Amino acid sequence: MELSERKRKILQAIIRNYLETGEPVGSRTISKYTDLNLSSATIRNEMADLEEMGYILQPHTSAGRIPSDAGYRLYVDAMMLEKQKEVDDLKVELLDKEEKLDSLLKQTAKLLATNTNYATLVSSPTLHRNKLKFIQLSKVGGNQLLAVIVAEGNLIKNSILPIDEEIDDENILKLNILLNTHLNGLSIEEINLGMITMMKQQAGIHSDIIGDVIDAVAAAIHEEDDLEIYTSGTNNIFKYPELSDNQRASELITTFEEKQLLGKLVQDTLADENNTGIQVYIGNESPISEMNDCSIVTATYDLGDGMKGTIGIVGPKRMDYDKVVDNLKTVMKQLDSIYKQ
Amino acid sequence: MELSERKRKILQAIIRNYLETGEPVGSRTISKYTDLNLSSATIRNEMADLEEMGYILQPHTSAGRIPSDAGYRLYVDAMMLEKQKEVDDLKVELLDKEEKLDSLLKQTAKLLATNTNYATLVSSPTLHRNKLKFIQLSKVGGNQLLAVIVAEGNLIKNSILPIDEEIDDENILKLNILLNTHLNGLSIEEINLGMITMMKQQAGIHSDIIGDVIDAVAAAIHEEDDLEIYTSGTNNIFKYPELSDNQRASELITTFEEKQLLGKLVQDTLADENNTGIQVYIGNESPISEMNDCSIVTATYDLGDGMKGTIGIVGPKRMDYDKVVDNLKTVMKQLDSIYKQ
DNA sequence: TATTAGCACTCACACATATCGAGTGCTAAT
DNA sequence: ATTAGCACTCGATATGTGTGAGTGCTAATA
Repeated sequence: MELSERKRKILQAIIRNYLETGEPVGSRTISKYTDLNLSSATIRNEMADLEEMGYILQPHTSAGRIPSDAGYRLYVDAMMLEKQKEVDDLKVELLDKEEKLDSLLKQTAKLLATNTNYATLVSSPTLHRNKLKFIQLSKVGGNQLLAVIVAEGNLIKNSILPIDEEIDDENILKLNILLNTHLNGLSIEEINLGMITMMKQQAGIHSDIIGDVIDAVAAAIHEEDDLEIYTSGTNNIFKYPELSDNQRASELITTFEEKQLLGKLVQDTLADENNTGIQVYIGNESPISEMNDCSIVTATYDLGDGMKGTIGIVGPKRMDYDKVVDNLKTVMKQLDSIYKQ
Repeated sequence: MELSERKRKILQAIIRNYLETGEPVGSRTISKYTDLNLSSATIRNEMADLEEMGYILQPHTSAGRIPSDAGYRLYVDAMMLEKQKEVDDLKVELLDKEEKLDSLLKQTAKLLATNTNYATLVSSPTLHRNKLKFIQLSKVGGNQLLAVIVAEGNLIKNSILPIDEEIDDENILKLNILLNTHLNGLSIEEINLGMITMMKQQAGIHSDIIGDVIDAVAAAIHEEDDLEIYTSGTNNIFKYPELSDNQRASELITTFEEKQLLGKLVQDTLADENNTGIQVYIGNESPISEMNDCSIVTATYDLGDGMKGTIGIVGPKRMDYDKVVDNLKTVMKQLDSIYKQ
C-alpha cells in the first residue's frame, strides 16, 4: 500500500498527540486536531490502513492507536531531515567553565537532565587514541615507583609499580629520558612489543630490574582504564508511567548504576563515524536490551586533541525528540566554545 | 510502666516475626510463636501496654501490630550487645585482591549488595588527614605545569597548573626540592598560610612566577577533592514494597545517584570516633532526611596509613540487622587481612 | 489476682456486578 | 470518496457483599 500524503499527516498527528498525552489517540481527536477537515469515520478508515502497514497499533480492541517503533522511526527521520537546515538557537542555560574536565561533564549531564526531564549519561574521553605527551617515573617509598603518564588533552594516568630491587636516582633519570624519547608523540595503540624490546636493548640489559620497570610501564599504559560514565536524572524515569512499574524501573536503575553496561552504547555511538553527530535508537534498535522500552538519543562530542566522548539521553519512546535534539545541539555548541578558549 | 521480662519477650517475638513477613503481627500468632504458653487474650493485653509505651503501633484499628522506631531501637541495641561477645565466622565469599583500591571498594559494595539484598555504599578514603609523601612538578607543554601530589597510603592527586610565564628546568628542580623538603611528612591540615609565605621567602622572591606556582600548589593540595562514593544494589529497594512506591523510590534513587548527599552520612560516621565500629540509624535517626523510611547500618574501615572510609547498608526498617552486622564484620575482617599482606 | 474464653465489633481486601464512555468496524446513504 | 449512524467491545470506575484476621472488653475461671 502507498503512504499517501494524507496518511502521512494523520500519522504525524497521531504521534504528536501521543507524545504529549501518552494516551492512545482516537479518530475523533484527529478529526479535530488536524486541518484536514475529515470526519472521524474517514480517519478511522485511514487508521485501519496505517495499522495494516505497521505504523500504529491498538493496545486493545476498543482503544485508540499508539505509534509503533516503525511509526516513530518515520517521524524521527523526517524530523532529523528538517533539523539539518535549521540552525536553532535554543535558550539553554550556559555551562560554567570548569577547570576540571570531569566536573564539566558531570555538569553537562545534570544540565541536560533537568532541561529535558529524561535520564542522561556522559562518558569521559579515553586516552586510547591520544598521543603520549609525557611520562615520568619517581621513587615513592623504598620499593615502589610512581609512573605518571600524560596524554594529549591532559589526560593523566597514575600507576604505582612495585619493584623488587632498589633503583638509584641516576637510573631513574636514565629511564625517564629513555621512555620519553622513544614514546612521546606515539598513540597508545602504536606502542607494541617491538617498541618495548627495542627500548630494553637500548637500556643495555645490564640489570633485570630496568627491564621489569619498562614492562610495568608498558602494562600501565595499556591497562584498560575503565571508561568513566557520569549519569544524572535517573529518577526522571518515574515521570513516565510506561517505564516506572517496578520490574522495568528496577532494570533501568540497575543499568544506570552498573555503568559498564552503558559502555556498549558509548562504543556503538563512537564507532559510527559517518553520522552527522546525532543518533536515535528507538525501542529494539537499542544496543542495550534492558532499554528496549526506551528511546535513546546520543551525540558524540569532540573537544579536540582526540578527546571524544558520548552524551546520551534516555527516555520513553514517546520522548520529545525535537526538544532533545535541540538541547543536545546547543550543549555541543557550548562545549565546543568552552574548549576553544 | 515497667518493661517486664515477659513484655520484652513478646516485643522481641513481634519484631522477629515482622522482620520476616513484613506484615502486621497479631496476638494469635505470638501466642503460638513463643514458648510462653499464653493465650491470645493475654497477649492482647500485653500488646496494648506495649503500644501505650510506644514500642509498637497499629497501622489501623483491626490490624496486628508493627514495631515503632523505638521498638526497633530496643531490639537493635540488645542485639548489638549480644554481638559484642560473639566472634561469628560467617561464610561470605572472599574479596579478591585487587591492585587498585577503587576496584577493591567497588567490589566490596557489590559483594555486600548481593549478599544482603540491600543497597550499599562505600566511600573512598580522603587524604585530608594523611601525610604528604611526595610532590613533583613537571612541565607539560609550554604554559602548563603538572603537579603530582602523593600522600601516605599512595593516594595520588594530579593537578594541571596554568602559568603565565615560562619557567626553566633549573627553577623547576629548585621548586621541587623546596616543596619536598618543607612539606613532606606534614598532613594537609598542617599546611597553612605561614608555611607558604615562609617557602616563598626562602625561594627568594626574585620572580613573581615562583610565588605564583607555590600558591597554585598549595591550592591544589587543599582543593576539596570530592569524596568518591561507590554504590551498588540500588535496585534492591524494589524488593521491599514499603520503599518502592514511586514517590519514595524516586527520592531514594536520586539520593544514591547524587552521591554528595551521601557525604553527610559518611562524615557523620567518621566523626563518631568512640564507636565499636558499627552504627545503626533507624528511621528518623538518619542524617539524611530522604532516608527516613529506611534503616542504615554503617561501619568505618581502616586500611592503615590514615586510609579510613565508610561502608553503609541501606534497607527498609525491617531489615535483617543480624545478617547485615555479620556481613559487615566479616567484610571488615577481610579488608583488614588484605591490607596486612 | 492473673489468665482466659467468648463475643461483638472493625476494617482492609478480595470479589462480583453494574455502569459508563471512549473508541472501534461496518453498512448504507450522500 | 466521504460521512452519518449504529451496534459492539472493553478498560476504567464505582458499588455492594462477604470474608477473615484482628481487636477490646467483659465475665468466668484457676
